[in-house]
Amino acid sequence: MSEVRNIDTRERILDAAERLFMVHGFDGASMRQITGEAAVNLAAVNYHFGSKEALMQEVFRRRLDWLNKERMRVLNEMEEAAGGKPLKPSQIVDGFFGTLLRLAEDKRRGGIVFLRLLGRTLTDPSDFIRTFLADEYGEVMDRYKDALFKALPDVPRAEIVWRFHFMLGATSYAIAGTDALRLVADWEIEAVDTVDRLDRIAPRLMSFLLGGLRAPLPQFDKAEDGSDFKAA
Amino acid sequence: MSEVRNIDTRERILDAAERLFMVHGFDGASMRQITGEAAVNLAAVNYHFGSKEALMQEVFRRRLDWLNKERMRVLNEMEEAAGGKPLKPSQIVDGFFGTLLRLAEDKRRGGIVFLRLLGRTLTDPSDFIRTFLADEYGEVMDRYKDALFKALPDVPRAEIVWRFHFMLGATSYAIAGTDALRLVADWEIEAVDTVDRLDRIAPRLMSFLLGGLRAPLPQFDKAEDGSDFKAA
DNA sequence: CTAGTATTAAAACGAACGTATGAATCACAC
DNA sequence: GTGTGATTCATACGTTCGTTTTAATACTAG
Repeated sequence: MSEVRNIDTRERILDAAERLFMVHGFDGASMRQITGEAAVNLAAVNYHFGSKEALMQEVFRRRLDWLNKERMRVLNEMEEAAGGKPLKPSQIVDGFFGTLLRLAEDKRRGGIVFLRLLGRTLTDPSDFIRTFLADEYGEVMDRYKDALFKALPDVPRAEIVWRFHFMLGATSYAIAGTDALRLVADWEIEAVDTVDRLDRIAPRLMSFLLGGLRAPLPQFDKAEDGSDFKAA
Repeated sequence: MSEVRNIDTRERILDAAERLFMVHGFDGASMRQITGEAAVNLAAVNYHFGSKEALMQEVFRRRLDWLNKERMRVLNEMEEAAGGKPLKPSQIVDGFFGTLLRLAEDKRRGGIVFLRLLGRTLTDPSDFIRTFLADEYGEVMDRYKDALFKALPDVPRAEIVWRFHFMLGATSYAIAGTDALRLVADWEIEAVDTVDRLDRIAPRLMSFLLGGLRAPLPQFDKAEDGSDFKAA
């Protein structure tokens, strides 16, 4: 069995697909674009991966496998060091989102290209990829969620889950969008499109996320179980 | 000139397009689906709007015209009442994001369907729609940005712009995603898919946004001008 | 009622899509 | 060197896409 050729081909396809899915989305990036950029035959994708959907899944698996293992490793390490005591919210947020953002500088693991693809995909609820991500993410999410529950015992659990969701949104949007960014920026921010863009965002984003996570609870009507409250 | 017929047709097309763009995205929703759901002839879209892209723009213009005027009105009113003094950040955030979220209950103006379409589109940077939104949003953004500058004179302007961006992201994601939501929820949150979903989110989201906006600044290396700082 | 315009309708166009096929080419074991 | 399985290649298939065309119909002004 020839090892060298097909591995090269697979990697080239994955790289091209990653970039083109990031720029044009899943539907918008065609097989002919992808195989063209990868300089392989059109049929190579179906031969090596089976279908376009399977290719997309492999693009994610290649990166998320490492990312989620790293998140697990970091969390385990922190909890071990804490010796049973609750972690600080800032530690947990850094373990989850900081680990993600640090990917931006690690080109060997996809760098900013994969990060932007991930951000974009999280808001684009295509059925097959949503199912795939839920499977891929479920365990890690549960662990970090539990860590937050312990770290913030006074905050209703439902509230924490919502805020996790908001943090995910702010992060997705921030990393997805040089383009959407210009909507609100365009002024004031100089050199947003330089390569080190995310280096400059990351600390600001982390501050924002922590501020949101620790914000005062919304005003409730009855109890604090999150079941009913007054609209602002 | 016949008034009744074409207006009915146009509105039916816009309603169907709004819903289908929300569910499947711009590329994913086909003209045949749209005209089928609207119960009009396939050629009607090109006759009344010119093209699929022009239809998308009209879908947005129909709703954003009112929304942005309302945002302007609210801001003007608040600033008049303040008589030259800076507004409170919570007022500004409510004027911009609260006005948006209150759309969810106003079915006459698109309701949650348009809201979710907007959230989804903001993360999907298709060239023509990004340009269109930038034009449609520019003025309102400038006004609210200036209000925040006055309200937070000690915070570097670049920092405020970034945080505005993060707030947009958290909001887009929150309103776009029953589906992506399940990624982090799935547990704990009961009945997320009920109609009143956004009523329950809105106050929580507003608290989160304000917390993020008022979070401590990230740690800088040199000055506080936002030009250089240490990564977390 | 009639002329003229606005709208709807049915059908077809060319282009692009993801996928499948079968032959050609390659690498390697024997 | 020859045979065998893995990979690459050119090509074509069947669909679906957005748009256009041409004719029929509805409506209004005079």
